Amino acid sequence: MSANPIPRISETEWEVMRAVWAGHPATASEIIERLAAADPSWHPKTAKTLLARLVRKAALDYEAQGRRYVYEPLVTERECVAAASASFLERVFGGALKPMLAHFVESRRLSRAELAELRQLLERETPESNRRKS
Amino acid sequence: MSANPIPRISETEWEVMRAVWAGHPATASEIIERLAAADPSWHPKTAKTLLARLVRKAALDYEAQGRRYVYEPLVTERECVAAASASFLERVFGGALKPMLAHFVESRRLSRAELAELRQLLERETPESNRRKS
DNA sequence: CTTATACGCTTACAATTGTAAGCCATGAGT
DNA sequence: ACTCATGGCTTACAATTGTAAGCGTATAAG
Repeated sequence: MSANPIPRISETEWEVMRAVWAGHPATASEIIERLAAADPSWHPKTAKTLLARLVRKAALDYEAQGRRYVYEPLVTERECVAAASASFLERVFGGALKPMLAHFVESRRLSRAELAELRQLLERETPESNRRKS
Repeated sequence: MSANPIPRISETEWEVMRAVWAGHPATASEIIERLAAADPSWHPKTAKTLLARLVRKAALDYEAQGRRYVYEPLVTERECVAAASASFLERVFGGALKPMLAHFVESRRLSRAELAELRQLLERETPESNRRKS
C-alpha cells in the first residue's frame, strides 16, 4: 500500500477520505452519515460522486457486496497527511519549518497541558539530534 | 487593508503572491524574474495571466506607469498565511493543533538551535496562559 | 528607418472540482 | 404483486485552475 503514488486530493475530497479513514471498510451510506454528522449540508449524491472519483484516482477501492459497495482506502491517512503537510509548508512558508511552527503556536492559545506535551516532544527530539552528530 | 475579505488563492497563485510579497511595488517582469529564479519552468505568459486573475480576485492591485504595470498586494502575507493555515489545519488534522505540531516536529530533524528556539517560544507562551486563568 | 523586444489584453483549451439530477436495477414493506 | 426506498452509474453544468498563444501597440536597439 505504501508503494502507491499519493494521488492529488482536493479539499472536499479530503473530507470524504477522512470519513473513510475514520472507519473502514465502510459502505457509502456509512460514509455519507459521517459526513452529514460533521456538516449537514452534504448531499448524498455529491458524496457518491466524490467516492467514485476517489476510486478513479486510486485513493479508494471498493468491494461489491450485492449492490452495496464497501470502500477501503488505498492510501493511508499518514501518507496523505505527510504529502499535504509538505505541500502546505512549501507553498505557504517556502519550506521554512520554524516560522510555520511559530505561527501556529502564536496563533492559538495552547493549554498548559498542551504546552507541556509539546515541550516533552521537543525534549524527546534532542537525543536523536545528538545521535546524528556522532 | 485588513478589511478586505481574503480571496481564495490557488497553489500556483500562492507562488505569484509570494513573489509579489517578496518586494513590492513590483513590475510584472520583476515578478516573473523572481518566479523563474525559483523555478525555471515558469512561462511569462502564465505568470501574467495569474497576475491578471489575482487582480480580478482583489488580491493584487496595480498602477499603470506608462505601459508597465506596477503591482501591489491588496492582502497581506500575514492574513493569507493565517487563512491558509487555518484551512489546512481543519482539512488535514480536523482542527487538532497538537497532532499537527507533533507531525511536523517528528517529520523533520530539527537542529539544536531550532529546538532551543522553539522551546523558548513555548516558554514565552506560558505567562500568557497563566494570565488567562486569573 | 527598420527590426526586435516588451507590454498587457484577449482568447483558448483541457483538466479539475463541487454540485446534483436522471436512470435503471434491486431490495424492503404492504 | 405493487409501490416506494435505496444503491451506484451516467450525465450535466458552471466555476476554477494551469498553461500559453495571438494580437496590437509602444519602446528600445541597431
